Amino acid sequence: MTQHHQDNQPVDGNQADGRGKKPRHKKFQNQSFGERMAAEAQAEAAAAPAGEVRNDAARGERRGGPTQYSDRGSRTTDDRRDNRPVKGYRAERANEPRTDRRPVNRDDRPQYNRDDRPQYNRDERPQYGDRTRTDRGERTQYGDRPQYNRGERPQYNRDERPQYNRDERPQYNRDDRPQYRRDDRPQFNRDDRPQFNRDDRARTGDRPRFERTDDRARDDRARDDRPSYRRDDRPQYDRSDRSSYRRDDKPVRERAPYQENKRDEQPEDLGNVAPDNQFAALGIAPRLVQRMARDGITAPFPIQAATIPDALAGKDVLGRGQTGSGKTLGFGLPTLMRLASGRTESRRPRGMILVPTRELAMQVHDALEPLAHVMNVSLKLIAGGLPYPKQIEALRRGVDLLIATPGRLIDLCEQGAADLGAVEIAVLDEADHMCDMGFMPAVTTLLDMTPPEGQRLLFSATLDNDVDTIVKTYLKDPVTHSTESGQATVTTMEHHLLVIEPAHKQSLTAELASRDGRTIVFVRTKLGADRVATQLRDRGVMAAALHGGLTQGARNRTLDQFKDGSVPVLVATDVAARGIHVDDVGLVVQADPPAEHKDYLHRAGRTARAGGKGAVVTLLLPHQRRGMIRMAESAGVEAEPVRVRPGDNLMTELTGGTKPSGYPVKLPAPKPQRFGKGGGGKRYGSSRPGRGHDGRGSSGPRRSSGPRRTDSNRYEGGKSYQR
DNA sequence: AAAAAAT
Repeated sequence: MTQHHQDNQPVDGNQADGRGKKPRHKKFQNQSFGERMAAEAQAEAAAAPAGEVRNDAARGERRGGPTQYSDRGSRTTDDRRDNRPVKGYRAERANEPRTDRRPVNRDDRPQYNRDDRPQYNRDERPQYGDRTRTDRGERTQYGDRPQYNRGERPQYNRDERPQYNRDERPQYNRDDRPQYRRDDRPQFNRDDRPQFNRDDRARTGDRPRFERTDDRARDDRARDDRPSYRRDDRPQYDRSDRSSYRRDDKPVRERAPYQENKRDEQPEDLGNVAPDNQFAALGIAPRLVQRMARDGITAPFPIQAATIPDALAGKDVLGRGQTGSGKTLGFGLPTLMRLASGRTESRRPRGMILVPTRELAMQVHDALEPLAHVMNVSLKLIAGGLPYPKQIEALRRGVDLLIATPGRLIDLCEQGAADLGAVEIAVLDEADHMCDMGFMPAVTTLLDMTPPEGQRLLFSATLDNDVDTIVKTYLKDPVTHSTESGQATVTTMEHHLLVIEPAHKQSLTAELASRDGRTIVFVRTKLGADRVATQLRDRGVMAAALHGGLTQGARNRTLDQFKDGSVPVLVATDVAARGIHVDDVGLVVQADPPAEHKDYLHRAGRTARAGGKGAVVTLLLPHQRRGMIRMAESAGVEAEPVRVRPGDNLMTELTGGTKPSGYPVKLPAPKPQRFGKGGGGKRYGSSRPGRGHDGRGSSGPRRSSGPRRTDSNRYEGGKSYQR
């Protein structure tokens, strides 16, 4: 304690090691010497009626005790303080008979000498003062310090440290960021800012093409997530103070209530929509039809044609369709139609779309957003890895439709930020995945929170055992629609099962991935994704890893780079197996065979989308051959395992003859960092604060090169035998 | 068995 306080004192020159008492004495004397002297003089006059004269000789005589005691006593007091009167306890004792004083002295003085001084030096000032061994002058001195220590220094600590933190951190950030920018800006200014602008526009155009022609007013867009996300997020992130947005009295952006928009005043002019538009025939609102027609969506996919009428009729629908078959619109349009009328209360959304991964949530959100807009339906992406504030605020403002991953939505419900009691229509996308063991509890939890009489739509590429449980529990008289699995996908998709030698796995993977066009390489584990991506880059193939162990910012960035073509090869775990839609993925390489036939179908579904062509190549180690054959049968895939070595004709055929350069490549530089974080430029948010120091980890170009070179031999060696 | 999903 004592030492601690000492350390916090202002240091003056004499106190080099902080231990010496002299500076402290000096300090006290400097501060209060005059006062203390005056006070003592007064006290002396008042409290020393006897007016005893004190000097050594007189005291010795008066006490008359044996020198060993009396002298010690007097030494500790009067020798230091010449001619001070003895008062209080000592004064009484001074007048007592000598015999009375002796036992006291025998007990106390040795204790004083042995114990007190050391104790005083360390921590024991209160005891020292309590015993009142000393005379008044010494007591006041020592009494002062504890008081000072107790009262002043704690206060000093409380006040100072917060102040220190507030001042210091901004200073740190200010110092740090300029340094960071100084290094990076020259690089970014030349290369990345132009790239960034181009990329950004390309991206926004990419996902929802319609946004460009969106009829939403500019200022509406300005009020949209992107700018305000950045403005809001950074302060909140820095403060790490959630109370600010939890508070209800926090000013909300001015915005008319959603339901008061002039929904009925919008022109019903269908513009260039053909009179025989099939969506209109299905009962889709003219505004939606028009909006989709603007994007060239005029003919419903089979799954849409099958499910939309029933869904519009309010029935529970069980939809089965291959990924890429248009399920999103299949449930999205009826959902929007339903939510277009009615009123949403604060925190009580009326629609909920559950999806298994964040990427999928973003994708669905982007696909539905322009359509929701023309219907004046508000929607909000509720997913992990994104900042809470905007999600909570949107809920409080009242949002019609949530597109959510289960974890975050449950979290928000537990916080009281969301109440699913008003959900009229609940959608489960990728239901078979949502019914996996790990997801099941979350899904049932959420569905349990919705009113049982609400409409439920369940969409999935595969409908099997697990889904049944959900269907039986939560769907009433569901209408099942299966678009035939045998449609477009199979005819435009080739399947190859390559039996390879373990030592060739790495080079064959690189050979396959070095082809022109986008390629997804699936691996079994996160670590494997990092490792294979690194190996591919080492061999000259621009590849990036995507898996759930990356920060959300890294995930977004990697996906963006894959979409914009700067990274043509994505090495992914099964996080990307389902639902992720990227155009023109011409080849899916399964560097590790899937665990089960469903996974095979999902992975394969990443290619040959929307009627395009695609190939699925599965690399099999000899011992994986039999299992894969069984799996292919279950999946309805007709393919014979073929032994392949590097350079074989089949390889050339699959890759178009391109070979990896053999020269290591580096990932493209991250997008320019806005406000120093995340960097993705994706509107949803950029990071999940969980994996180490985010700023550092997600900004460097070595970002996804995860596993170390030393691991690379394991990929080709025996380590590949996983089953 | 892995991965995903909340901090």
